[in-house]
Amino acid sequence: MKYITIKDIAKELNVAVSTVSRAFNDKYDIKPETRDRILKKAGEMGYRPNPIARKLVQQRSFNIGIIIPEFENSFFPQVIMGAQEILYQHNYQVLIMQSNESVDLEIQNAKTLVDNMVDGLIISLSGVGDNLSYYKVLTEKKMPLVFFNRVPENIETSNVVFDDYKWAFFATEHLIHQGFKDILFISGANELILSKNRRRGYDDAHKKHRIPIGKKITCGFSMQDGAQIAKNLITENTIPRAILAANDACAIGMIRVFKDSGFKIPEDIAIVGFSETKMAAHISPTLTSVEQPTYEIGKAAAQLLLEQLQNKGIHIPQTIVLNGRLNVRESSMKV
Amino acid sequence: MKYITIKDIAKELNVAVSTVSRAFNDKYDIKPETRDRILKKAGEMGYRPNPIARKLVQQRSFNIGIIIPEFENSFFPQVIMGAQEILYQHNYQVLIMQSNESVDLEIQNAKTLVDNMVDGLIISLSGVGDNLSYYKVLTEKKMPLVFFNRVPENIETSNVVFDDYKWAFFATEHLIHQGFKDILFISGANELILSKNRRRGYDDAHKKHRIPIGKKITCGFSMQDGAQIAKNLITENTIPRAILAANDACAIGMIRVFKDSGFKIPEDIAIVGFSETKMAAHISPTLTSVEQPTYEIGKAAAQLLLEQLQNKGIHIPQTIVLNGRLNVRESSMKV
DNA sequence: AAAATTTCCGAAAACGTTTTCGGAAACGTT
DNA sequence: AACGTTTCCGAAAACGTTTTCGGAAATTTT
Repeated sequence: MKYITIKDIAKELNVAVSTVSRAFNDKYDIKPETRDRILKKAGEMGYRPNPIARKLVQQRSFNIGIIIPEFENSFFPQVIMGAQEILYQHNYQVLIMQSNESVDLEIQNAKTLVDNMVDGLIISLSGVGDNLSYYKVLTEKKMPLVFFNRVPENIETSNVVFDDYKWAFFATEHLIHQGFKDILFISGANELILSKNRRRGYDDAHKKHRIPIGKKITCGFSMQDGAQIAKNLITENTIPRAILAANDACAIGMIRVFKDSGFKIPEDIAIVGFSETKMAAHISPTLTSVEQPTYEIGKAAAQLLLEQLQNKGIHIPQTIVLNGRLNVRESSMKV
Repeated sequence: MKYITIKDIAKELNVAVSTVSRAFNDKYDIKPETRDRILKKAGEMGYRPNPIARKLVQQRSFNIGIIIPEFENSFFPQVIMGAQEILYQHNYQVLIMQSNESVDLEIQNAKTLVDNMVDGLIISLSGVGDNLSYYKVLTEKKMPLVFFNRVPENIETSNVVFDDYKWAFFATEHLIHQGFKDILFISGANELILSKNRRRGYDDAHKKHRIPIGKKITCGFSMQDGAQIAKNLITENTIPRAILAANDACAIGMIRVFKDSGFKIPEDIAIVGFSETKMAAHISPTLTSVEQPTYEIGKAAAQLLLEQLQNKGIHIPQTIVLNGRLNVRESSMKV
């Protein structure tokens, strides 16, 4: 690929490269007339500024990196769309990388993006490990950082989270109201704050209604993970009356296994998902699920990042807690 | 952010920057001993090469751009994972951009990636318009390009496609075998080759079985698009006995509307999806769908791109046609 | 009309690398 | 011991921009 450069234009018009540069950046020491002449010529020649060179000299890129654990569920893509909307408005480009639920790959992704001089990073953790110490280094170096959904503890930076405590509480209470007492709790990875918060919500709902707290199992966020847990439950013959699942994918995986084994949902086992996906309203039975405002999460994260980018010096870490709602459907109804 | 550079290391060790550079690139005119000394020091200082600077001088980036129309359906994410697997093995990083089904945004994305000196581009079209002429320019400039799934006509470059003709034929034939004669065909945007191929497959299946060819409707690839079409059919009272949908999302959107209006699937209306999503096996009724080898599509696209990158000079456009299969489930069964 | 100010632009350095060229030092050959 | 090779490394140019500095030209002020 042969790229047309500022030099080509300069030569063509017999001006200095600095003048051409000025024409594009519209700093105010160029005669409007020459600016137009240059812009016109540049247009004719099909010139496009080289962002690589610009990054090198300006030490900034107008790029924002977004790192997500996976994008097979529509949750993260939707968050990204929200973030993009805001960032595009402020002339930032968005580079997306996915870590495939691997902490190592996540670190690698983060480093790649930093090497490429992104101006800031929006991250959802794939897990908890070495990555945190790297993020600490980054915050010390004043790299603007915003976490969302799966956020770290003990790092002084901005977060966008869902009120997992509250909605786990409500979801559990909903099941209790339906008359179910033996409720199994399926949580995501234990180190994640969101898991801890949901656990508290689950526990507190039991306490409020004076019901002995049920069993808890740790599980991943995929359909396969859910299916595996369901199989285990069946072989161990420890099937609960109701289940609060880690997310919709997990719930759906469980439902399939249960149905295949002849159990009826919700007659034999009631189930509630989390982070409502599009599937929830379409599967059979329709799935009760806690809905998260995905788009808003992305927007909020982008806005927090923009704030950090604007007040370069001082940055007061903020945590935005977003609200959700419980969509009650067939899968959790008393019969 | 303060970055540690090659100069810092050079100063620290009293060597020239070129020597440090050599240590990293392991061109063979450096003494192993000094190389190790430099590498050790660099490690201690936490140095990481700046890819921006490298890109500028080498005029290549070891980055590959992938442009997709959307990523709410898991189809494109899966393709990306396949491509990533291959590209990572060859030390390429992957930059993902999504066009939100907009041709304009797609062009913008492509230009951004080109400006950022990606070494090649893997693209699925959001539509057909000005983008094609830009891609023609790119091929003339020898930018390695591979299209997949939604590919352009009349551009001399490599493609990875699904055998849409064959599988639309089989899907239609399946419906005919079930005894349905009045089969509605829902196609994606008309300009897309895949739509044309599927149309031919649909037509030929009718011809083979001497059945008059049914009605065709053009539709988008989203759940909403499907829902809208279904509503129209109901108000116009032109409901067919069977439907071959543009994709699973579209099919699911239709099914919901039909069910809400009291129709039974498949008793009243049979339906077949396309590009099997994870939902197909979990919705009610389970959805018959043509399964595409998403992961393989990504891998194949990556491999075609690597070939172009390796034989820089000559490039013989190739088209890889991948095979699929029809997963027959409840939604298309005769009762 | 001279002086002071402003407007505009060119030259050159800088960003962090790679790469080419040449030369010093070390080695091998006669 | 003189020469030819090879090994290793430093100096400097290059990539395409932005930015600083200074100065010429144009304009305003006296």
